[in-house]
Amino acid sequence: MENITEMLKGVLEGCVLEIISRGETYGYEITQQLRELGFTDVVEGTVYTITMRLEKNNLVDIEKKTSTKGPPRKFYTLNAAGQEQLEIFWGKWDFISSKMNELKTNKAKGEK
Amino acid sequence: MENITEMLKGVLEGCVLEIISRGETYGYEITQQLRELGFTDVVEGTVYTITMRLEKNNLVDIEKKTSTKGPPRKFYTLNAAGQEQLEIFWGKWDFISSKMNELKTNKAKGEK
DNA sequence: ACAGGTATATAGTATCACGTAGTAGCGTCA
DNA sequence: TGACGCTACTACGTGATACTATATACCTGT
Repeated sequence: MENITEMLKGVLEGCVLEIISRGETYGYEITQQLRELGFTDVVEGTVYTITMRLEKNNLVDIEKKTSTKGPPRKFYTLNAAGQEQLEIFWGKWDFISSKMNELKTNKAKGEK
Repeated sequence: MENITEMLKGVLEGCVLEIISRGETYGYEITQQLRELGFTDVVEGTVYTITMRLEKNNLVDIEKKTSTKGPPRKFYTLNAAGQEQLEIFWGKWDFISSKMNELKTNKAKGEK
């Protein structure tokens, strides 16, 4: 899927929150998981800007651990504020998602 | 629903395309319809930047008509390129929507 | 004359994903 | 040893978009 950049705004951060909420993970791994999900064009730089933002907004706890496969990894876990933010995110998503499907359904029905 | 600005990026233009596709309409009316849909915080200025963009990208045909309720209205209809763009939009939406629901469903199931 | 609803336009701002580049550690294989 | 590839993080600049605020203008009813 190409050129979905604009539509990912606000969504990608929620995805990252969700992924972190499932257990301690780090930037590089998050990127891989997003790609597995289907967002194949997401690059590392994008994910790091998001994780840095999460740090800045104090939504994650951080632990640095060494790795045998390269430089040290920064592991993230959601803190209470992060959990709350994640719930807010899904709330927003459900809202928009339902409105959009409403619009689309009415389209199909040719209504109003 | 507050602060969904970022999540509307890329989506709002699609909504406007969809609304126009249902029949000739103009900026002010599009704003009203978006509000009825549930996007209550959308203001005229936002919609006009979108319609101007649609004009610039030659996705709409324009006809100016007088009104008994105020200044002349600029009526828009989708042309072929606009129709195509609308289909592309729904394609993108379906893609992201399905991925997000996948992510959310796995969350509920507590899976991977 | 004035207020209020209708209607369009635009300059400036903030936010976000992206592109690109740079730094660096480790393993493999020739 | 040296080149390469994978892992891993950081930083800077860019482009697209929705939002804010403001200006302009037309029409109707009082």
